[in-house]
Amino acid sequence: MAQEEVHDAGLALGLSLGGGGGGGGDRSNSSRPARWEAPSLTLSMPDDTTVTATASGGGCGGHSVSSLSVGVKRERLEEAADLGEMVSSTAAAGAEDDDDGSTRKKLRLTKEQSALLEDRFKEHSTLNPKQKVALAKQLNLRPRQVEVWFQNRRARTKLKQTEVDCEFLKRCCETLTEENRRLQRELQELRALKFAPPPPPPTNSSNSGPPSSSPAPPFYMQLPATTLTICPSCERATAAGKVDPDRPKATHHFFNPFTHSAAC
DNA sequence: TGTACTGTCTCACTTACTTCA
DNA sequence: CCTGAAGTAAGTGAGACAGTA
Repeated sequence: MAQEEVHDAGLALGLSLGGGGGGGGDRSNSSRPARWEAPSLTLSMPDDTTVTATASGGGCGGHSVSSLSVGVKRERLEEAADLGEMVSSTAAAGAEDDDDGSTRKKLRLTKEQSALLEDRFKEHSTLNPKQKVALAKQLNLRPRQVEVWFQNRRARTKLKQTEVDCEFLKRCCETLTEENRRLQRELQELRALKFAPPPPPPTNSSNSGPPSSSPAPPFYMQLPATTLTICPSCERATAAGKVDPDRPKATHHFFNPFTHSAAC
């Protein structure tokens, strides 16, 4: 097909116009390809021919200015650009240039192109200029298109990852909420226990054994109520609860690993 | 050496087009 | 056929960085 020449023509345009225009080799200024020459644009073709488009107005040189005006330039030059760009679209492969320059034709990459791009993306999520040009050549696309594809692909990857992270955080939140509920219930039970009338004195000394040995009731239920204090780091959350003022906090701090783990 | 300028690259956001249910 | 949603190529503006005068 004659598509390749058209692609390459488009390539030069991409180099000269893209905000990230890309592709121009290394970052040095030594080998800059096609450039904007106000008020007319010269597109360098690979075969040393040029396409010149006249743009009325414009005439800005700097990058910062170009950010603002490139869009306008683009619009004005799209007709010239369409010379190459539009025909490269598979959708428009057989079509003539659109009479209305304002409509944006859209390329659909072939399965083979997408597959190769995916493969390369798996290897590296970014491309250096050389790789970009080589890949573009291989795919019969413009470097700008390869660049855009990688850009969009990175964005999609990031979006997916964000969704995954979001799901994970949601589950964490649910887990913590559930644990919080459980701990609130536990706290209520403990408070109820603390303010309940004191039980009769034990008649059997065996009750004072190590609390953790018996599965029911829970071991902390067997601790004297006065030892059940609030973890300092939790104090804020349970400020309504009254800490026994008679006891020094630090010495008899009741540490429940469960409450301390997540709730803190 | 410090500074302004410029070009390039990448990202986030948006637009426009295509495909499909 | 029409329509809305989803997917995606491409446009746009801004920030970061490097090279240069």
